[in-house]
Amino acid sequence: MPFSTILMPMVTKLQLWTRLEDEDRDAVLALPHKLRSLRAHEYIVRDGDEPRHSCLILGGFAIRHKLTGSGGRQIMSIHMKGDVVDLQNSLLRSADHNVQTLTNVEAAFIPIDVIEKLAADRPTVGKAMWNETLVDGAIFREWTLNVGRRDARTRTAHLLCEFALRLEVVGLGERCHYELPMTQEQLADALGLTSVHVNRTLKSLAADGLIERTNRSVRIPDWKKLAEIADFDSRYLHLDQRLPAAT
Amino acid sequence: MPFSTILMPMVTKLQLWTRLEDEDRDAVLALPHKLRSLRAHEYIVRDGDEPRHSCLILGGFAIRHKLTGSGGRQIMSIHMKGDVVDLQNSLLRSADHNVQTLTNVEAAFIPIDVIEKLAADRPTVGKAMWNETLVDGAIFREWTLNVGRRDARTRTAHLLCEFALRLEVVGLGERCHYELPMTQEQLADALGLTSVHVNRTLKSLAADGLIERTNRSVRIPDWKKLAEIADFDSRYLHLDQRLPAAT
DNA sequence: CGACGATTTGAAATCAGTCAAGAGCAGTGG
DNA sequence: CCACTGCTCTTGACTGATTTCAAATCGTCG
Repeated sequence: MPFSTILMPMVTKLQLWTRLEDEDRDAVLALPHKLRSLRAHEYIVRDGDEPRHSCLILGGFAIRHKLTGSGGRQIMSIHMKGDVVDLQNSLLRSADHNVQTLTNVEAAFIPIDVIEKLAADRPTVGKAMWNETLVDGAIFREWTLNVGRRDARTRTAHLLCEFALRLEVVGLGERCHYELPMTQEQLADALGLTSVHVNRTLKSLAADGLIERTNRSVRIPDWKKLAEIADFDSRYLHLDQRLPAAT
Repeated sequence: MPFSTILMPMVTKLQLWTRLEDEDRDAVLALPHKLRSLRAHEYIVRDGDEPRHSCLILGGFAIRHKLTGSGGRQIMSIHMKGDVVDLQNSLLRSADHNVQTLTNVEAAFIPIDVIEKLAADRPTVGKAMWNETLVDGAIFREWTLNVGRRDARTRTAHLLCEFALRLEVVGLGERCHYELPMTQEQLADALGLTSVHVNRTLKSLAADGLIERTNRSVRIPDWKKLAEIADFDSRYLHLDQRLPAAT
């Protein structure tokens, strides 16, 4: 293998949606990049920036969020190992949202023009990256539905289900037992609720035996039951047959 | 000009974000397609379908929406002349949301494999289409923020501002005077509110002189004032310098 | 031990939803 | 030309989910 495999998480992620030839894979692995360690709560991109690099997460968690004029924060998505987290901002030239670390993060920064050239030279890779941004879009849509039309209980349960599957896919947890990477206040900002209400809602889910939690760890005793009250249907994650019976 | 110009609205839209060479433009215009007239409220794609065609809107309005298990509906976006409205669904193979006409619609249906081939053969066009889906994503994010973190009044005003600019860009209205293509119930589903509350909110905006309305027509006497109380910043539409001082 | 952030809890306030009914308006058919 | 039908819009009174405000407890890390 002629190249470093540091960027392998990106290849793995791309291969979730598109089969890559060896040369395509090698071309991705050969992308020039700078490695950086970021501490928790650092901004990667700020709304209004004109980023020249895209940021591939190798370890840790990051979020994308926007702020209202009155200071309200809405978290739009969570990102983890293998996600290229500001492809959207950098391809559109001008960032329309913030990207911020949640935990300490190991990341590779790749110049955006190199990514654009790769997409043009290797249509298969371009298609795979396009697909990744489309799946991001699908997740945004589900979040909009979640925030707009589900009550606090359903909404919270739904988020817990999404985490379960997404962590499972990248091997950072099991579907029925994982570590929540967020505080209740951050959950609130992802759910469009207040942290107080998130707290009460989590307690109510626990009281009904739908989840068990100690600290940040979540255990789901009966996946099907939780998925049902969460109104959760994993199709929007577009994981296809990659997961056993996800509901 | 060797080709029909029926697909010109698509070229115009793509050129909002990317400059196209003549050959690229001609390649788009030469796309094989079937024209269809759709009546109001017809489904173009249903959640769960596996569409083989993408649908370019030539006239009229369409929406994308998702339903909760309990029947709640969230409208995710509105589409008009020049929008390729189910690129997302068709490229991902399996539709994760519904696409439905709002009014009578004239549309061109283009086979998805032809679109994929075009994107691969002509990277510039591929990039332009990718960009279009990225801007869609940017609009989803803003809607999530809108629904999750803004109160009913701000939220409603924000939507009115977005419509104003988007209709202006495609030449279907003026920024300060346009025809709303939706009923109040549909507005409610876009805003995550009830139609009763939308009604009261519109009345309250009108009472404060921020909008004037007769039937579906909206007039905005003072754009800056409305944009301000709407917490509206048009950057997320990524229209760049294409609009005079949009705020 | 002390400090700081995160979680938990209670009580009061409020924004938006629900239910229900009437008014306006356009299209249809007699 | 008019009554009828079916939407959409409007309005009022009441309800309720979620927020707000405030304070106590917990946990972890230096």
